[in-house]
Amino acid sequence: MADGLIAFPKATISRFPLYFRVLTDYNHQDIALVSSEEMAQKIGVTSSQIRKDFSYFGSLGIRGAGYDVTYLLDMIKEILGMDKKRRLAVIGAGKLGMALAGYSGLKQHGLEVAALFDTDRRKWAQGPGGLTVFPLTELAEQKEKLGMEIAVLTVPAVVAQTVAELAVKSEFKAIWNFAPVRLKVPSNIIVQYEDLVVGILTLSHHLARKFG
Amino acid sequence: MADGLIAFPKATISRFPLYFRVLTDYNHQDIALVSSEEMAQKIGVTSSQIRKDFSYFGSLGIRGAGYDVTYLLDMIKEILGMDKKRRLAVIGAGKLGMALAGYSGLKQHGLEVAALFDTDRRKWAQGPGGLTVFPLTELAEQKEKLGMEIAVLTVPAVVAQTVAELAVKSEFKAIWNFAPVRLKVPSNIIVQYEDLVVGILTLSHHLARKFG
DNA sequence: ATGGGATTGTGAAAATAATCACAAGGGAGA
DNA sequence: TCTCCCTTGTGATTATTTTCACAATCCCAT
Repeated sequence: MADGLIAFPKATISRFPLYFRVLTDYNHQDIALVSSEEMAQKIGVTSSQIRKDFSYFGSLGIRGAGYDVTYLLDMIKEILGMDKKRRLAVIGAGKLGMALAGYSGLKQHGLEVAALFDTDRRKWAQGPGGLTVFPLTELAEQKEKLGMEIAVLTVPAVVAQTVAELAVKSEFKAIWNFAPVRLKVPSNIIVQYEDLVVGILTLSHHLARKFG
Repeated sequence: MADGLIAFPKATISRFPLYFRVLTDYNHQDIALVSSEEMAQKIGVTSSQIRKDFSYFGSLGIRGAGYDVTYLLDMIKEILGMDKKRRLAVIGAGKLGMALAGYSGLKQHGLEVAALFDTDRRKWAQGPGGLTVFPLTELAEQKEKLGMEIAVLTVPAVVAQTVAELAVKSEFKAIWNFAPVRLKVPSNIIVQYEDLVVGILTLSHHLARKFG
């Protein structure tokens, strides 16, 4: 159970960020114990699903009482790799890239945008908050200097593949890709796709079916 | 099969935006026919999954040949409700709200940000591209005037619920929620959650498991 | 026309995920 | 300590999703 090499259901992993968030809330409110049912209400899932999810990682709760907020939070931080800070390189200093760079939600989760990169020389500058936009050619160099591990792709779709290859060559271990393109990269590179259009089109579909 | 009231697998619906995109590509390249296998390669799913997905909507393909790009595209547009243009109200004119307002990917899919709203009077102004930031108090009024249907919530988490209630009162039919909060709204309101942190934390988890 | 090669469409099987239901504890008060 | 109540943890069940495998059938070259 405390193995560390077994694979957990993907669906379970995708819910842990939600658990993290709600537990952080309880922590701020100085609530020490919380039941699966209470969390379930707040997150919008079933309580048995929460218990099942946690059970993959051992017996984290206290029967009859609930879960110790602090303990569970530490556990989830470890599961999500949040015990270690990660630094991000945002490639593409457009509106989305800038928005991400200034997004406080990242820092709250131990993720820090350390620098931005762009090919457009008009964007090269020291931004507000000490954040710098570097020429894309300096990617590898700055990666070492600033200790970045994750490349965030906020570039146009047409150049995404090329930029991804540059990131791989620069020895980034993971890519968070906002470009609506499937990337061809070596299998040891972790790629997470983020596609805003999928969400809104799903909504549009429901809207069309419901109201026409 | 051509019923129109049966429910399709959620997982299927979530892939249609991908199909739409790849087909748009083929269309631009003036490719008339495409096989499920070829699409599969490009999208990163299996060809049988594509065929199964399409089969819920009837026999859209041509055996031995593939799928007619134009025909399939029209079909998908209808399925996704893209045959009708939708107008969005972005509530919260922060960085993310601004980035979304200027995001060309939306317009390409028949979705248009018609106006922004904010409580901060310093943001009230005619923005570039003729886009205006209105006081949030004018939400209901401008909704009617501009014919907006979808409220996009790019506000801080603490006020998300309040703003959602305002949107419901203003008779928005759907909410695209970027705030990391579960909204309590009447069940006839369609809510689509978009949570950027889930993606990056999932990535962080994989990173932690793979490299420590 | 006819046959060969290709690709769809789809039941059936397998894999994955969610839900159920309840025994196993644990806490708290008498 | 004992008892009652509460909530966890988890096998079993059900639902959903993906994959498999191949018959159906359409295109095209001859």
